[in-house]
Amino acid sequence: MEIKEADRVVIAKPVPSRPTCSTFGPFSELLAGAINAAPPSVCPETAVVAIRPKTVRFKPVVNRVPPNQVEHSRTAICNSSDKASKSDSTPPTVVYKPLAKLVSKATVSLLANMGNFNNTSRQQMQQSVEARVQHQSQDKQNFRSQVNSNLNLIVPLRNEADQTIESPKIASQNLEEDPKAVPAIAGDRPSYDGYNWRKYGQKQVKGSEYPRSYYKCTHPNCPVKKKVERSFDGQIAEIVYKGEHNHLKPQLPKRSSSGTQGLGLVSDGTGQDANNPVWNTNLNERNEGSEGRVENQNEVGLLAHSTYQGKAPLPYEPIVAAANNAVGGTSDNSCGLSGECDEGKKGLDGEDDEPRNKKRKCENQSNEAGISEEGVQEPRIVVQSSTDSEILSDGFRWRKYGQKVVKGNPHPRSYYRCTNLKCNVRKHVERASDDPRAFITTYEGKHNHDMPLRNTNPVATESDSRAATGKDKP
DNA sequence: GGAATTTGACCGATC
DNA sequence: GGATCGGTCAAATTC
Repeated sequence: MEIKEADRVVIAKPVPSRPTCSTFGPFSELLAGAINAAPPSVCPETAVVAIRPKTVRFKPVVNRVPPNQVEHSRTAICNSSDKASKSDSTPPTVVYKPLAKLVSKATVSLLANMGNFNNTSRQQMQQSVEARVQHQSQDKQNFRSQVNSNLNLIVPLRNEADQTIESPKIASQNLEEDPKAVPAIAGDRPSYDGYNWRKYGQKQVKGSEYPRSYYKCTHPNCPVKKKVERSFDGQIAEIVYKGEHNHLKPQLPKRSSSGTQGLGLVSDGTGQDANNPVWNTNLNERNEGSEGRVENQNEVGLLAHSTYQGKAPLPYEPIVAAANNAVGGTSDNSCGLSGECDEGKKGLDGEDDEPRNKKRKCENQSNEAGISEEGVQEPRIVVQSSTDSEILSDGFRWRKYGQKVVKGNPHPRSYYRCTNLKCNVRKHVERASDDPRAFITTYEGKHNHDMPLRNTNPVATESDSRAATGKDKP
């Protein structure tokens, strides 16, 4: 299998920017090697030639891999992430989050058993929940674990609250458990936000561990952009959306029948996949009502680890935002408000995406979304400072107003202020330099107001959130 | 040959 | 006013 893996990674090509060492194994190994030790001596050229953080384009070897192999590959990947999560999950420093209280362990277990997540995710989820219970009073914060947990929790919660929304669960389940339902295994996976994205830049930003990729929505005149930070093994570390889509999510192609070779039609860039019946069903059904719902379901339910922070009209915790978006449809969904749905739908047949779909079905491995499914890793909490996003933690509402890398800590520090107008309390949150999994929160000042009322329902609607924040407008 | 991606350079904002 | 940084552009590269 490793041989297959090696083949899959097109490393034998004498392309300068790519490693030519034939001994490279799976990414997980590469990553582990990169982290733990110097490159193996069997590949001296890598020691000489600096390998730039260049995205490797994978060949669509997925198609050539037999299903059982695929399963193996996926397992390997899962294992790698599992390893990571396991190594990462040792006593996770979890922050107390009021939101978490809303979910009982039993609920999590129950929902986990419903197949919403793969085993790894379930374990992570349960571990996180357990950890949360154990560490509720800890000062150190681990947003990643937190978000991971909360994202995982919110979906089921939402499903509980809104029984009409269940496709993410199903989709996720099928995606995870039925290889045949996975259109593009390992590489050819859809962008679960359902939009088409074109990458227009990549940069290593200061304070970020991973290179940040910049994507634009390919829909004409759509201003939406997103930033994706991806870890070296391709797992998404962070996604930040910016702007609102002025169109509906591209409808999945009606040409699913043309899909051959099992994979069939594939996604475009970050690729909504047309071939996945579940995906199709999910999208098509949901598109009828609220696109935002669909999208965010996908974001939260399928991706389960990306954080949606569009031009969120409502300030609240991102996680809650994701859930709320999923329910109420906000952020990047202007359809519900603007009545552009019909018009948008007209353009949803994916016409302009067809070529891309054809082309990119071979290239999706480096794509953000594709990996996202398997890259079930802790997402970084994302707050778009430019959009007045707020987060709610420790019972108060906070608005991020800055981020900076401070001396002595390679990790950026995020600055928040209490959203209460009369309150001057600020805090900053940063990862512990000695333990990146841990977050340290430092408060400045004292709240001169009560803890804001919070919805006990984590899937609160927009109006609920507004009521809670006392803000009607951003 | 066309389209997407890569990546160095440029620009504007901020400090 | 200069330095730094994030975001974007666009030519080169890659498929």
